[in-house]
Amino acid sequence: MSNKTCIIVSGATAVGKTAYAIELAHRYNTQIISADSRQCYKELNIGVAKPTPGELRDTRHYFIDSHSIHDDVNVKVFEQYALHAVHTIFETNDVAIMVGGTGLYIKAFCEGLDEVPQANEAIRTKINETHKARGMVWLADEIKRNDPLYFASGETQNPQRMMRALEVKLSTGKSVLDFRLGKKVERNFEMKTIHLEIPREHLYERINKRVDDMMRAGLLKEAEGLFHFRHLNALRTVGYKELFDCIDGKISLPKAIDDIKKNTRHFAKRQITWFKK
RNA sequence: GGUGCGGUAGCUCAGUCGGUAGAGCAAAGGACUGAAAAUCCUUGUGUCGGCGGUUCGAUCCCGCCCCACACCA
Repeated sequence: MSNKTCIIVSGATAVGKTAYAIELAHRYNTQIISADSRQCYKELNIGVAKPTPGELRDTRHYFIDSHSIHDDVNVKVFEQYALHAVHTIFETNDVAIMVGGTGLYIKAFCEGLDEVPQANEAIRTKINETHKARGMVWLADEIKRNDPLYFASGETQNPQRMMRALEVKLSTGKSVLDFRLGKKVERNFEMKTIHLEIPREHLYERINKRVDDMMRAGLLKEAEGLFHFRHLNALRTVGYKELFDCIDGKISLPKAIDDIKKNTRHFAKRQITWFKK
């Protein structure tokens, strides 16, 4: 099966990955796997810059509209889904296309993830709730007490990572660090990467314009319809969270739009940093 | 035209009882293994509006000028 190849198209948001990938898919007469942590949700449309319905009809896309905002989607879920998808594509094609801006997802697809036992759901919930109630001081103390190794070497300011470390430790009795072997999995197909880049200034212009286009296309209305679900992780998404603040009366609409542009810029910058590696 | 209040980092402003200045935001750089469009870390030299004066020394005090805003004519 080593004659099979997955072409991976990466790049920051708004560089033009979607159009490029579709063109590639046409050239190879094949299908696309999206590597985007937000486009997989069927309830999210305008704000996540999905391919158009026409494009989706024209070229089969995996991991777009494949999940609900109520599902628990994460890297592991993506890795398994994407692996299954490439092999499905390889049944009828020699080439598959992957396109996306979620660096961690692409990495997991290419190199695999270290095996970590499933964390206990009750423990996870309890950690989240206690952190919410008692804050960072409590979290830091817990980490220090339960996993001094992580406390010494890891991030001591990052609640998300600390909670993850704590849930693994309390669920398995072992430190997350013990599971992080960092060994790369060999896939049974070839991979080629195409990284798309444009000058920063140009990218920022495209972002600003795209946000204005999204607003014109009715993003506010879409956000209003999702307002009830704003606590879900899937809705902690640039383009929605700012509008929720506006609907909540916390900020004005012009401010929300500026925030969306700014946060999209920040997001793009983080992607650029990631892909530099 | 008169009076008042301002002019300090890209923006909003703080401050120096006279010893050449610092916050937030923006911006830049970085990290990243089951929340990743998430989460977190690092980075602040700028004719302190201009020209003079006083002073060992002025961004700070004084004078004049320029600009912005407010009010009065």
